[in-house]
Amino acid sequence: MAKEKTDTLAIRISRVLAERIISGALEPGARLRQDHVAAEFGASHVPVREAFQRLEAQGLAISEPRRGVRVAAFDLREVREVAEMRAALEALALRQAAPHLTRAILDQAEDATRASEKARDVGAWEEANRRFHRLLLAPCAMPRLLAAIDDLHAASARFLFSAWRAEWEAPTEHDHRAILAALREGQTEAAVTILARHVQRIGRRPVTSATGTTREAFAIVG
Amino acid sequence: MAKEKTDTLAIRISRVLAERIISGALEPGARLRQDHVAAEFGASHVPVREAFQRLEAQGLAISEPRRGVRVAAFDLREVREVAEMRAALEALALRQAAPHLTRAILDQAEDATRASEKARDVGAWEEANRRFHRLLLAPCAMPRLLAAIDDLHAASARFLFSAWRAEWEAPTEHDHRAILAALREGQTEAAVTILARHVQRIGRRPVTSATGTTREAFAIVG
DNA sequence: CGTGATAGAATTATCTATAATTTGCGATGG
DNA sequence: CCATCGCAAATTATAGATAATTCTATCACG
Repeated sequence: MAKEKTDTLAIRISRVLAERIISGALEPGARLRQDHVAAEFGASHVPVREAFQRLEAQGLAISEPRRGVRVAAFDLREVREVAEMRAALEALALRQAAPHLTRAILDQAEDATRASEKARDVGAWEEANRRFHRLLLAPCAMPRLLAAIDDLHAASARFLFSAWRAEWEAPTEHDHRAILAALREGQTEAAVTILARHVQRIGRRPVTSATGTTREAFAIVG
Repeated sequence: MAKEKTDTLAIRISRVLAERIISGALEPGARLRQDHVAAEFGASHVPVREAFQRLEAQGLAISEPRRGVRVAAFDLREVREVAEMRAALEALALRQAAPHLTRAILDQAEDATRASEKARDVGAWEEANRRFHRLLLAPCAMPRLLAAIDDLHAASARFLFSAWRAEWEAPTEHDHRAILAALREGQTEAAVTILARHVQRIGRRPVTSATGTTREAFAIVG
């Protein structure tokens, strides 16, 4: 997470901008002007351009040739598209990873679940949730697949932050526990099915918090 | 397909380099040196750097932070990873596209199938095969998903060209016809299943041509 | 008087040219 | 024979020049 000295300037800039887009500090449709960003970072505009390209590859920005680059707009349809893609790819990853899951990994995943239930803000929850998914999927040893899933997680996080910027109450993670239980019993396909449905719920249906208040028509799942 | 005037220089360079990587003219692991490429195109190295980044986003090249960029190595494991990802994502796309498929589209897809069976070289076959898949999947109207599938197709094509550079004989497309038949009868799930298996076969098992000679241990499917 | 088009100016993206680090390799000395 | 220093090549960053687009203001025409 720390900005390593070995990273190129473009990479560091793109990370900062990505955070801003995900957190909502930069709103959808906002123009990213290279000179301004360059001035802010005390850099030249060439590394800024490369940072923009990285954002575009992640799907966080879109650039029209010679007309500049804007923060990618994302509506409910986009959210659902990302959810469906995550469901398809995470199911594949879990299926491949399952044979390599050890007891230790499952225990760590359980820790992550507990952490996400204790999270007091969206950022903490997102991090714990991400850790859970990554722990279970990483052993598939398919780097391209994992990279694609990471980008989709970023897009999902963006949606999360837009829905709950201030008030936040952690949900109880039934699905996570069910997935872990199935994996512990060696029922891979059951776990895969739960995971797929779990992820697909993003942006699908309303959810009521523990206090009984109904939130926006979005689901808090990851 | 023509180089449009509106495209940026970096985009045009990346297209040319992508073709070379896919066709095998640039071998896996080969170093891409920005000065040399810049000299070849009579350009400076900044647009070349941006072209490299695009290639990296497509998975055709990998760059190590201050050590240059190389053509992505791809072994059989990588090919299978791409095949699995394509199967998962194309299945999703077809499922979403099915309700919007018209008679006209299916007819065009059948034309594409015939064209691929008549193809006299790998390039022609690849193009026809790509057209078939794109026709059936595009109506899902999920731009991010389609872009991801396109990149995976490029990686697949790369593998195809590496296996059959010179001699080539078009296979008969049983799977394509079975998919079309199922779709015409409204049996979406059956079509999805065939498509998924069809794509997964890439890099999986040997194939014998019409002349009876056994090719390398790869399958010609797409 | 209002609407539309056009020319010019300002802004912005793109490209070139040049300078500054950094890596890798080779030679030299211990 | 190994380690360290130094040189060469390549990547990364900066600054300046070029080209394209957008905005604005003026003028013609209805």
